[in-house]
Amino acid sequence: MCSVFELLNMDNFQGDLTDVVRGIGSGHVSSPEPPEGPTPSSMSPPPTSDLHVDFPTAAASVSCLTNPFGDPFVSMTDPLFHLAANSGFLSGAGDNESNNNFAILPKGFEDDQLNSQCSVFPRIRISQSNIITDASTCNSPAIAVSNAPTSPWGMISVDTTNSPRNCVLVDNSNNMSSSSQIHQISSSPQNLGIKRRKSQTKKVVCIPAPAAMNSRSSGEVVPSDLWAWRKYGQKPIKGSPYPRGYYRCSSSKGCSARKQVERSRTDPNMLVITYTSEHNHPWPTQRNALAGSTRSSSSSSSNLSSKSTTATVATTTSPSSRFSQNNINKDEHNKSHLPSSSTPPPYAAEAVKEEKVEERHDSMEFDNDVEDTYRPELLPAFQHQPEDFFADLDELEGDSLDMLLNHSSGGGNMDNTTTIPDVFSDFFDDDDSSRSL
DNA sequence: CGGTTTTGACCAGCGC
DNA sequence: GCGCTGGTCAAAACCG
Repeated sequence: MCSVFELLNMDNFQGDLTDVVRGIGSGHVSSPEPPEGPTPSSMSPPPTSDLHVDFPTAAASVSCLTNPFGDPFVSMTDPLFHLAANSGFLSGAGDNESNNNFAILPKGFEDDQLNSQCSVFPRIRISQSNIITDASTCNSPAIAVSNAPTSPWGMISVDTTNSPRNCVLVDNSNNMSSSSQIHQISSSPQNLGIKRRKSQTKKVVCIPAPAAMNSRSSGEVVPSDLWAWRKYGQKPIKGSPYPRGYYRCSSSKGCSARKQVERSRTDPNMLVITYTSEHNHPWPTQRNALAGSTRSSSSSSSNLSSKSTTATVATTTSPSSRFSQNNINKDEHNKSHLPSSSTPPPYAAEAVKEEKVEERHDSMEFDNDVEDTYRPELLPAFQHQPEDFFADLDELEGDSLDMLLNHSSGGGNMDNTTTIPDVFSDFFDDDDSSRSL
């Protein structure tokens, strides 16, 4: 069976994520540069009607993801990703051999066709060949984007085939049919000038930006994951009205994991999070509540920009669950309080891109080393969801829920028949009655 | 007190 | 070599 992503094989992709996001934000490929300055928070999501990709109808071949690949981020099981998988926002598409990307399938689709195979978990499937990207000649692998009807969030997947890099924009906002429209995102030669430091592995996640949905357009908002991050810098990025925040993992002192958070230039609703290096410590079950949370609540309303960033970070952080070296290993204790394994984190990652960034050189060399491919560890992560994680969901209402509702009802021609409550009903139908939205 | 954010300064890579 | 730009450092301030 042929995956839709097999179609996404275009030549000579050059450009970085900016290009991809630009395509996302505009709803078109190769869209012109957006007007300078922050986009109004009321900016509607890209009209999905303009993007149309139909996923293969025979995704029944999709198998549960079981970490088939080595992954430099193996220790960095991304909660964002987990929710996506578990919630049905993400699911696999394509067969075992040809699919070079993962795709996000509409909820109904996956429920109908995938549940038989993946009753509870991961409906993500990533072929071994897709995630690795040698960015030596291209600042970004090709990316496919989808706006799943069940999710207001655009999805990005990565085309990192050994063939020329291409950015593709894919949307399945309509329904599953046989025709597809794949939007290729233009590459920007100037993006080749982006500085690369040494050799490092990166993983890029594109997620919705709550702030933009809440009229906080002036600052970036960092959706929470369960890692504890400490911001150590912020820089304005040339060509972008939005600054880039620099975070490093504070869960463990020796951890070299870092991430960069920046807002899409063209679609403020989207955040681009770039993970660098990997965590060298266990996946935390409790994060440091001080990771911005202390300031979020007391921040002056006049400074929502930077403060809102921390506020969002804190949304899933329980004030009572300060993460520290001392409680990193509280998993065992917390497990007894854990909701069902299907309980998702509050955010879904639309997409994850991982790229192997080498010293820049012009020859295209691709190392598909297994150890460099992405390997989501979905099940373990879910098993480690702390209970107070869901208590924090209450705090999410402000940003995330608004965001979701806005997305589903207002802008973007989203499938109105699919509501956010529907989406989350899947989350909470399981067995954790203590959760509430 | 120990954690965070903020922010200006500094450093390093790259192109000209 | 110089300038531009991105990434990091570190001091100050803030918070519970």
